[in-house]
Amino acid sequence: MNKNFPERNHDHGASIESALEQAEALCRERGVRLTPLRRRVLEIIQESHAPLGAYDVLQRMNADGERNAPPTVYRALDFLLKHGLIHRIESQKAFVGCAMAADAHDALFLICRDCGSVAETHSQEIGEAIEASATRAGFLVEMPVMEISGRCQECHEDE
Amino acid sequence: MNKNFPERNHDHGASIESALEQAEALCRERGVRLTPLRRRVLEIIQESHAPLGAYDVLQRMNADGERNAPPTVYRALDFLLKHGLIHRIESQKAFVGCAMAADAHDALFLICRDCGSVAETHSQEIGEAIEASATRAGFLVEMPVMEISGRCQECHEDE
DNA sequence: TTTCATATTGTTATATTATATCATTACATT
DNA sequence: AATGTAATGATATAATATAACAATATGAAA
Repeated sequence: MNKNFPERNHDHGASIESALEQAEALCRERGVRLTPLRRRVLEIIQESHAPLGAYDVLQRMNADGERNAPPTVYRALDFLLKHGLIHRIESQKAFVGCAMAADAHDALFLICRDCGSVAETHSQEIGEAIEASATRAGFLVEMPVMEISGRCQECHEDE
Repeated sequence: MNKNFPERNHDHGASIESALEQAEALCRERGVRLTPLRRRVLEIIQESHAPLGAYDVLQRMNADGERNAPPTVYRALDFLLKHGLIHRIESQKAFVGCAMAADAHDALFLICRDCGSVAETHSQEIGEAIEASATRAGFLVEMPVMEISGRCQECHEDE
């Protein structure tokens, strides 16, 4: 776990700050409140390259002796999910920050089974292909979840 | 739940039998054992149009007074998953029979949030688009999970 | 057939993930 | 300040999943 894919040595600290600012702006715009608690949860998730489970987040929140309970975390996660600020990786029961908070669509997650890293990519082509396939079946798309399990470059190079 | 999408009035009984026969053939071919227990689990899943949770399967197994425990079911599910005889719908923590047991690839699940039905479609186009997008990121695809949440024809027609 | 290695199933206990429910506090508007 | 709503706190428990070890069945080799 945790070989820091996909962007191994980027300035993570700075990108978190900017992501948090974006989140604040987005919430202000929508007239919803990014409370300290929600902000803290978002920050914890952004800080981690690998996806975090709800109880991982909880542990980090309580590292300083606080006594937050599961519902507190789950409520914050629900809020962040609802506003597209994080994604849930279903196959891992875990959460990652969203790379493009504005429109949460066409997101494709590449999940490395070796190092556990998750890369988020966006492909219009895939979005359209899915839309087409769904429409053909009379289906109205609302929330595509695309999770691709495999091996990231680093991990399948090392062989 | 359970409006029987996508194939409302097809001969379900017959298709189950044929699916079970196919499964037996496939296991024989691969030299693995579709034991009575595993076969029973597969049958239970095939019988249901909607996805079943592990404990739903367990309940049905024990309906006649048997005392199977969770590990029994999970082990059978693991076997069936491994051999592509069922799929796990991650976003629902539930299992469905696989429409094309031979090659479990390029499966796209259309999950209706109204009636809970799951339609499985296969699109080479999507498979290729994903492969392309992943390759661009240096990623080696092993297991694509595509789950599209939305509304099936029946459910969005009734408006 | 007997023996052996391995695969499968049984059993108990427990870990992990997630929610229901109700009490309390903070916030925004009048 | 008074009121309605949103957010958080706290306790309990539901739902999902696995660990660990014992017992049994199966198939291959001696």
